[in-house]
Amino acid sequence: MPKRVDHDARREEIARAALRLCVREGPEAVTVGRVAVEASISKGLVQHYFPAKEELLRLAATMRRHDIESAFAAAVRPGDPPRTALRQVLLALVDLGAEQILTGHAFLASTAANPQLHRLYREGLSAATAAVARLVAESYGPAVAAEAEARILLGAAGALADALMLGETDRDTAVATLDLQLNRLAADPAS
Amino acid sequence: MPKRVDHDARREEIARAALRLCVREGPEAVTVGRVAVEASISKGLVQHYFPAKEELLRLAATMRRHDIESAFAAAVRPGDPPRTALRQVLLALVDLGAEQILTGHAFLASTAANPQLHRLYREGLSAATAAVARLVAESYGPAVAAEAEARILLGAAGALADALMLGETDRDTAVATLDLQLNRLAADPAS
DNA sequence: TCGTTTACGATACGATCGTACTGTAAACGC
DNA sequence: GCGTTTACAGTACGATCGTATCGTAAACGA
Repeated sequence: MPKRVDHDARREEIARAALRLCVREGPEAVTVGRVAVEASISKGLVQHYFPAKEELLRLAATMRRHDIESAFAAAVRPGDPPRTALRQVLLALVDLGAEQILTGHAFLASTAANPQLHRLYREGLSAATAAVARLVAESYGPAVAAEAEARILLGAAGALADALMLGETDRDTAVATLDLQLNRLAADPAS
Repeated sequence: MPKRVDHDARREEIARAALRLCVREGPEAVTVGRVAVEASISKGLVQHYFPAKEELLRLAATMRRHDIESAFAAAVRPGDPPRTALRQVLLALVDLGAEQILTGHAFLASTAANPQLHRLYREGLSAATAAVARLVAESYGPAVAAEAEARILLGAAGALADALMLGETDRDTAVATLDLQLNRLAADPAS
């Protein structure tokens, strides 16, 4: 019963298998053959959907970015005041989970050797920074340096996510640390 | 003239070749054969010094950690007051350079699949956090949550280093962002 | 001085890599 | 109904992987 499948959906399934493999067995385990096994299909079928391995990686990286952006979007509810939205977005980053974090680092490690990945990662980071900066500006007014604060917040939240993943911290402590920084911004800017 | 070489130094040379390769051509390019070419020696000689590839990676990761810790140590001068030392250490992180950053991310991406790397990375992060926390405590007194502030500072500095490497920011802006956070701590703690 | 050790090159080997190329069967357009 | 298209499996192939093994030559301990 061929021709009945959703081409794009099938590609995403395969790319997700690659991402799972990257997390569970490390980036160097992501080979066409093992992706096929992980996806429970034949090696030839992987080729059918991805003529070259690089396309697989590209889709996987693109999906990972979309996953993270979706997590951010899902964290805020339409009516939320900006400070709530800001906190929810940063909490979503802290709560991303090992799979998102690890594959993110894996792709980042290849950005110097792969211009396509470089652009994808750079754009994702840029968009996230801009979005958080906008929330910062809405939350604390024009007196604060929105982009600088956004980079600090995103960096702190990312580091907390890493520490959480590595077992260096528990979630309550991570949330408390994040709130420490957020409350400081709320306390009032000196200038 | 064999037997005249410094065994450990030779191992480090080879491991450095592996690190260069990881940065320039991506983590998946780090194979025994290509490391040999990068180090301008024979493939057999790489085996002579590293019976298994995993030992090569382990030494490379260990060296990378030591490199970073050395950069931190070199950033502070014996007589520096704690606030200066703290800033210098964080600046050293911002200025690490693409090679240290990228290989760091590459190793982090493998921590879930490699318990040895996991332990190494975890210990390195733990030591860095503790050291920065100590500087924070010395700088701002016992009223501040030293470890939490250290994680925020390290996360922010690391994110700035990433942004710098990706070309998202320039160094002056990164330093200004770091100082924004440091000055806020200095301004005074509310409690 | 002679056997052991060590540095190094070279080659070989089975496995696996990414990719190319089949074959087959089912759904579609005409 | 029939040819084209598409989903899929299987196989083949040259390259390269990590590792094992051998050869050689020079310094060492005895």
